[in-house]
Amino acid sequence: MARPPSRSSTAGELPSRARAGRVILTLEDVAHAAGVHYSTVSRALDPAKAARVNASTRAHVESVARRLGYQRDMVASGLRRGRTQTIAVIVADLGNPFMAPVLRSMANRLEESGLMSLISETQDDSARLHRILNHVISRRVDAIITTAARLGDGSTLLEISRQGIPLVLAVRNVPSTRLPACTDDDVAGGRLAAQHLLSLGHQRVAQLRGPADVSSFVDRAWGFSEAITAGSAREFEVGAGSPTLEEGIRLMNRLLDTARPLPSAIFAHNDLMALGALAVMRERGISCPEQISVIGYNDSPQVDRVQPALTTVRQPAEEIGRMAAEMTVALLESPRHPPPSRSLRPTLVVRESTAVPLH
Amino acid sequence: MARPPSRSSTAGELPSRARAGRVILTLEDVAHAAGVHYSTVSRALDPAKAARVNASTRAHVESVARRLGYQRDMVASGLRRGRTQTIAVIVADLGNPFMAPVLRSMANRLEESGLMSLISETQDDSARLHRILNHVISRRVDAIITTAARLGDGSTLLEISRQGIPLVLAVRNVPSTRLPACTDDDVAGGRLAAQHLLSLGHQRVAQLRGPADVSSFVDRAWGFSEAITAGSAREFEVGAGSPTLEEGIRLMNRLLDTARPLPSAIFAHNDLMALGALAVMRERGISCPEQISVIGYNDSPQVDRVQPALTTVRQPAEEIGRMAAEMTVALLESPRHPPPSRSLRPTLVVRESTAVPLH
DNA sequence: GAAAGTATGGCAAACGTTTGATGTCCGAGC
DNA sequence: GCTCGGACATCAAACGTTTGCCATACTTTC
Repeated sequence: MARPPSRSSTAGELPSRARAGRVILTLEDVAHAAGVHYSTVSRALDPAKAARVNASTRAHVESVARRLGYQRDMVASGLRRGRTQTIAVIVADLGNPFMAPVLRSMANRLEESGLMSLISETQDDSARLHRILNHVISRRVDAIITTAARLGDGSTLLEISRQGIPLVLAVRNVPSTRLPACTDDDVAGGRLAAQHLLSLGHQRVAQLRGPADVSSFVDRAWGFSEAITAGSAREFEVGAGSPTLEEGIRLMNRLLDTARPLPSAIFAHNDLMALGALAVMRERGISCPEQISVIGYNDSPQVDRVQPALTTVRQPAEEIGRMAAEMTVALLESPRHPPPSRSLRPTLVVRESTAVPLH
Repeated sequence: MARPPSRSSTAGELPSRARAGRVILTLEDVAHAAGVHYSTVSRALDPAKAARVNASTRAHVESVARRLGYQRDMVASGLRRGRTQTIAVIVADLGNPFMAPVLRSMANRLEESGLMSLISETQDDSARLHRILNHVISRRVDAIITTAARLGDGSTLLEISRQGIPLVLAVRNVPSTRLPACTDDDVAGGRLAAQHLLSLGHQRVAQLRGPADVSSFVDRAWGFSEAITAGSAREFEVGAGSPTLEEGIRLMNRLLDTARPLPSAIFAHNDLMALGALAVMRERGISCPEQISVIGYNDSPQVDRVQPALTTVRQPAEEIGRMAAEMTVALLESPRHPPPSRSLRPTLVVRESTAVPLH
């Protein structure tokens, strides 16, 4: 299997090139060692092009490459191909335990297609979202998945999509954009929560609402209110806030300070807010579920560990993540035919924080 | 401010080029619109090189670039410069709530230096770690920060470092490598936990240990055992497991099944394991802290919300993240002088899950 | 007013890959 | 014996930046 030595155009004596202090092997080095032209190496190492090179040459090149420890430079490859094999994943809050399973299943699915995820966090700040979008676009990511979209971000997102960058929404939708989205059916989720409370006999309820410019919370509020009205119970208004523990505390305090008579049940728009409400109640000596029932949303990891264990609406987190990744892959394969949006069914998880009202 | 039109070498009629279905503006396009050479545009837009171009030209170019919406292609820039402005951040478990503040402060600090973080998760699996390392290296990240290092990964990490890729350890150290690391002082942390239990009067204790090949857990175990022995209390052995809720449950069950008499206090190597222990105790009708005290580690978000609120050792999460980022930046600036490792002081946070033993 | 700087902008060669176009070699078919 | 076609390998031109080196033109200095 002796091969004629190649005379590569500018090859020096050194087997490789040092750059920015680090040793970098190039196709040229492998080609030199294997005695073939570097374009042959490129083809031999690319599964899609492997047919264009003789099987024995290919085996030889592969073994040489492995021996030398060659690794293709994805930056150069990205420049040439116009594809970086990277998907930007933009989330609102990394501290929200609900995101972990979403991100994990998403990353796993993307990895199956040879894609890597570039995760960043907006901290639910639109300015930050803008910065991040510019950043990842200038990094030429192949697509963007965001779980941080607010309704007000519609025009920004549409413009990006119009630039030809595949964009998929997950968890939070922005219906006006008609972008492919994979979410939980939040209207149904709100309704589930309401029906559970109604069936227990609650007549006075309130919501701790998430931001009014995020689809999930709007939908939850809508589904809930609608069902509550249909059940002819009374709903107290207490306003909206960020979906964080702190805001849950603030809203719950305000509710307890202003609503008379007190509602007998609370629907918190996510588990963090529900935990905030529970903390306030404990502090004020109000018992849950005896005096006030609390129901959360997301079934985040560990909310079954708190006292009382939280009744909550479960979103299929893994499925949302996997599905969003799936849709992204589909969009990359045929950009002309965006996959249809999916909205997955939530389920009710009854634990200890909801019960029949006292009176 | 009229400028002579440039005759760019190969400029077509089109103001820009479409690629992979997306419109991409290049330096050439901006140069054409501004009537200068594209190398001038490059310099005008690079703050470091801006001195080499006339102030008015620069202003003009900048305004044209802004008007056109030009964004530098970081892929091409990365190829040419050999720097991608990207730092790989490798964590073991995204679901560990402790990581969120670490990652956030790290990302914020990196952003200050114009760097972006590429986050991935090993799920505490060494094979996966290898895959991820190869991935990010072939993406030519400028440096790697990992919080997922196991003691057995030493040689892999050293080899990467020897390839000239700046590598910083955070949270978990691998002392044999002498790589720059930013961790919590886990020996001190273990000691704090032990001394707290001793001071309450506990004489029979046990640890729910994390993996024996992770520095943090080895150190915690060591600091704890040493102090316990010095206090001449008795320690039960129950083995080690992954630092997850599930393993906490498994170990706690085993402990309760085998240890006689039962220990009066448990030191769980992280909060998730502590939560697992609490769950087992609730299930078995063992009260905390009355019958058994439990102390955790990390002071993860929300462990003050569980019942009973968890006594724990607090690691300065934000500081670890920020400091690790800081060290990385320093390492990038002067690769010859790696910054010294730092180990930050943990503090004890006493809540409700520890108390004086019954007898 | 010539020589010697000093700004400023243009030129062109990289960076490492991918890939269409172009060989070259060989066997088969007439 | 010549052509044709197939199988491989090589050539060379991109991809969009950055940047050392020149070529101007404009200032300054004696």
